[in-house]
Amino acid sequence: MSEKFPVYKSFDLSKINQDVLEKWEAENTFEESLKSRENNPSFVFFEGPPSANGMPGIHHVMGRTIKDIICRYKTLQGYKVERKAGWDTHGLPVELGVEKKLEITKEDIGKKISVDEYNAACRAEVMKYTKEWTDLTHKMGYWVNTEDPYITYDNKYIETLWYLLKQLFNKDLLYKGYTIQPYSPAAGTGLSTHELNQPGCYKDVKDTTCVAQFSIIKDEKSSFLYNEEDSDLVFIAWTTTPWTLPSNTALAVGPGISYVKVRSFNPYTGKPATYILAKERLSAYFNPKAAELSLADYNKGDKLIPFELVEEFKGKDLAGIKYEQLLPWVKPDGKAFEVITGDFVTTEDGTGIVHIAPTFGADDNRVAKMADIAGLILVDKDGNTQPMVDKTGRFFRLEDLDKEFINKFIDEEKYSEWAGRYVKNAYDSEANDETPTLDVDISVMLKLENKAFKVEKHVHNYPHCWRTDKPILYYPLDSWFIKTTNVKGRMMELNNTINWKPKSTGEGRFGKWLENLVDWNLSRSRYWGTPLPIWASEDRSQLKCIGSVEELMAEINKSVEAGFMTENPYKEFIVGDFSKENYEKIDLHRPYVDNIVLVGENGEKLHRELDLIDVWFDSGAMPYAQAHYPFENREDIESGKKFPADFIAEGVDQTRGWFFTLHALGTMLFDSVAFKNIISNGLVLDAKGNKMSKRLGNGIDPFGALEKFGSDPVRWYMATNSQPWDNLKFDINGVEETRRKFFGTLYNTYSFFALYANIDGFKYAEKDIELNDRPEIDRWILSILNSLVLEVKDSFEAFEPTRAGRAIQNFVSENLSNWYVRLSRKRYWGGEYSTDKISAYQTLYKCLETVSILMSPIAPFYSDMLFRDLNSITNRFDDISVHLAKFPEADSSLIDKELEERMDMAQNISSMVLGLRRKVKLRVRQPLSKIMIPILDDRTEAQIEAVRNIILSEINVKDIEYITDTSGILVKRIKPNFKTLGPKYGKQMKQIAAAINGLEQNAIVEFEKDGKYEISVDGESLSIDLSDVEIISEDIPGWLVANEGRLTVALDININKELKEEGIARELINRIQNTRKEIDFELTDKIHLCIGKHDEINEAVNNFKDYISTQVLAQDLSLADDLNEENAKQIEIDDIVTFIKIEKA
RNA sequence: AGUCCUUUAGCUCAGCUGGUUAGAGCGCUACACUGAUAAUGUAGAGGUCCGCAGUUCGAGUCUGCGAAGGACUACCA
Repeated sequence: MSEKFPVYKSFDLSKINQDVLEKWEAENTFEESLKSRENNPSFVFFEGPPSANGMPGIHHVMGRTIKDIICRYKTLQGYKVERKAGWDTHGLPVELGVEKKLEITKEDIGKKISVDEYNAACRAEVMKYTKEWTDLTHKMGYWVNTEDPYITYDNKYIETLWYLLKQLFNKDLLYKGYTIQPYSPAAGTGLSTHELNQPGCYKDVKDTTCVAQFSIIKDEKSSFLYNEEDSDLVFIAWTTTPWTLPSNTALAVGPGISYVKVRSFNPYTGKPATYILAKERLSAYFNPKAAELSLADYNKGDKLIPFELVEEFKGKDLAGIKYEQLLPWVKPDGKAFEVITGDFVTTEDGTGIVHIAPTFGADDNRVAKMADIAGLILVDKDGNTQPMVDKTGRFFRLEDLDKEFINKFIDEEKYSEWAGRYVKNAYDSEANDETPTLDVDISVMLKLENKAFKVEKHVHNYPHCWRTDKPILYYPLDSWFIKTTNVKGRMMELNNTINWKPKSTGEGRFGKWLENLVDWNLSRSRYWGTPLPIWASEDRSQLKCIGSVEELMAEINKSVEAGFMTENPYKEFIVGDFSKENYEKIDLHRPYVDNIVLVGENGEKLHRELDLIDVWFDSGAMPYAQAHYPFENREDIESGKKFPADFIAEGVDQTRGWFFTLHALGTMLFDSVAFKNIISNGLVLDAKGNKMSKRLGNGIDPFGALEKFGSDPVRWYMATNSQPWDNLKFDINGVEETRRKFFGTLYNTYSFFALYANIDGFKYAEKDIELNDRPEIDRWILSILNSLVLEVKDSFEAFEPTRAGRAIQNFVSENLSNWYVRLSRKRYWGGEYSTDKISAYQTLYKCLETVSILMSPIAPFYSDMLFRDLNSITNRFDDISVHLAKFPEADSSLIDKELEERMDMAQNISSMVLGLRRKVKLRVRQPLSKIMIPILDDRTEAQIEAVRNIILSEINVKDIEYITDTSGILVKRIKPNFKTLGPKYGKQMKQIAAAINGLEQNAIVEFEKDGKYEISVDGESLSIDLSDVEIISEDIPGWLVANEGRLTVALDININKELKEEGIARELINRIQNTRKEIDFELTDKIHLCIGKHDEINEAVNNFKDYISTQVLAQDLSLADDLNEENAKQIEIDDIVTFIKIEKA
């Protein structure tokens, strides 16, 4: 092993990244970090499964950085932190990818391609980018076990899901219902509410909307509406989906809403009509400017259409009135075309009369059922009842319908023109931008038939399928639900015990979502997913839910006995053998499970419900399924060793996704939270604050960024630039800045240390120098360092890595590099290997060592190299990697707040004096005799006195003089202390402040002497004491003065002969050092020095001969007059020109 | 339409429980330093703290009403 601290020619974090990775691999560092904590308490972490059928993006680096930081920190704290990777493998994205690749549609499955082949294709497709993901994981230093990941399509995984589903089934939390649901014709499946809650699903779309006229039928019920002057009497109702108008079977009004009858004209046909609509909506449809016009003066085409208000009714008076079917294509089977009342009707938009199509709206369906109104139902050729739109999103074609039904209910002439039309062009693969939409065509037809009152484009927010990006339909479907509403209260209670970062996501976004919880729609009518393990008899009187392969085997055997199945397809499977091989003998996917027929209690055949389950169930069940619970690891889950999680983290977009399903299943199955602490991180935006998207091409390639900078700066930038939950505006320049500002500075500090430590052979072999024997500045940085350890620990404990990173960064660049090292430089070079020098080395070493551990969760690569480089020489740690080390304990006895405060003062004073020097153009190399500081109390003087030497050497001044006299030399300034005065005097503050500010010099002096002062405000005399004001000495007339806050400093700028000479000596040293360096002398090379004679410097050289010699390591120094360009180097000091000659001794 | 978040210097962000001169880094300009040197330091310019109203002696900070951007929710005709 080398004897010297390694120093590098260039500082290349990308290279370091690779080198450290190789070390980790060779040394199995990750495994070691677990093994070394084997018997320690565990910190449970759940990894949310990404889907490997898409490339990872820069935002994944963000999320994983946060996870990794916390897990690494907890490891440092001694916890065993197991991290099992996972893959989300089922579901729509995969299927759609396969369909695109094979150029098939859902309809082709089972025809052009077998389900078996199709699933095989899915299985291959889903792991498409596994390599890239693993590569990214590896390169960014995200420690997670990718060797043995959980995979949701795995039979063992599915078996746990079945077990859990059976638990829910037994608890009566699983039911089947026929409801109107979001349905994606493009994807061919219903969607759950949390799928609609994926980001970007709701989009603004411009649709053609239509206000249709429904002609009222005059009968007993409606007669009260009529009087002789009325023309055609119609209801008007608005819809944003005109294609649902043929399915209209009712109109809804608000029972308490006021409606009016208005005589006017149809704007398109000019025909007179009498309209009924909500009173509040009148002005939206009838221009108030036309109110004064007479009906008689109206001509067709007039811009302003006159109208006349006739009567007013309540909504409930209108209930039961009948109207003519708007589009009599299909006759409904049952009561229809009646006005009903609905509490959901508002007058916010539309006409206050709502068009009801029970087959295409959830509300519609509900109120229609209550009022016993039929929906518009067709019967297909298989004899099933259907809504007017088929599953591909078009009006049913006649050939797909039942012949008898057509004869009985359909007006073939009218309907045939529309049959087969897609209700949205998005579903029609042959449609283009020119293709007229069904909405438009229907609206135009209604216009021509005098049935449309207003047709216009309208922008509204409409949900889209999260994968196909096409609009969804609300569509009647038969689905299995989980009764999450049953446990709503408990979920809310448990949620209150979760530590959310940020809090508002938990309380607001998630909490509010729970308040409005609806049942979880579990069904998906697809092929690639976890099959629902429920078998039902034909009449559905018998249901059997299977909870394990063992159980399924037993049931199959019964079925074989009963003769329903010829043989058991899973007969190779050995019950109780949990080996991988055994589970690979079977496949629990479709179509295999579909072929299984079971036996009911009364010997009837049971067939599997064809549905798959929502993939979010897969991921929400991962805490249990990854452990193959309860078949294996039962104890670990139930004892709390592997459940619930102490910590999870994902994007805030998972609030209603993974976070919800985890929480729901935890609550329902174990009456427990699934996670105790959670960070939900925000989005990663581009530098301008726009969302990154493929379309805009503004995405950042994570591989490129990691390759170029190494992952440390990327991770550090992400962690420190903004809080995880705020959106991050990712600016690659920021990464570069982080590299330079933080890592560059840290490396510089290390290499400074290494440079001198190597010269002196420092190996931390000596015992620690006693604190009392260390100089002020060492004690100061140690105090700050220990404060830092506390702060970093608190921040990590609070799941706030941003705070931790910022604190470390500030310490390194401000305290350590800019102040400690800069001021201590001289202690390292030259001179004896004294106690002071050892103290300097030990102190700096300790800082670097501690920082390497503190920063390691965020920047795992460079920190490890720094740690190893340091430790390789000193062997202070047995651990070969920083990631195996223990988090440092803060030593509070080293924290000295007074010391920190006075160092602060030293910095202020120095900076003020340097400012003054600049003002009068006196360079720092020119020594000055003294500064003067007015002192208000003894404590301040003692504080400054303690850092006296630091100040003096920093500003190159010989002495500090304290001025305490009150004789009037000092000009004082007095300021009111609002904090103490405010509460005492309240409203009188303004006048008091004015009075105090107005005090004369002598009054201030008097005040200071007496300790109190009487001022009069509003004729009232008030006594103010010293604590109510702040007095500072602001100026010393005749001196060069600066002040900042309470500190005032004066600088004596008189230069006597000796100072002048010393200044010259310093200038000479500077030139000589520069020259030494120019000619590449080693730091330790001794020299012979010769300086050209010059009247202005001769005396200085002679008087400061020793000083100069020591500084530049000259063995001898002489003045000569035979130096010239030929044999020496010309130098200039202001306007003095002379020569120096340097030779190696 | 509702809920939540954000809004402070050209840019990225601090600013604790209200206290009177609002900070840092980057960038820009100028200067200094020069054995940490492909570093470093110091200073300057640059702010109606999104707007309005209120509470208060005092508001970047608290309250209300708005605005802009973002996320999320909704059965919305």
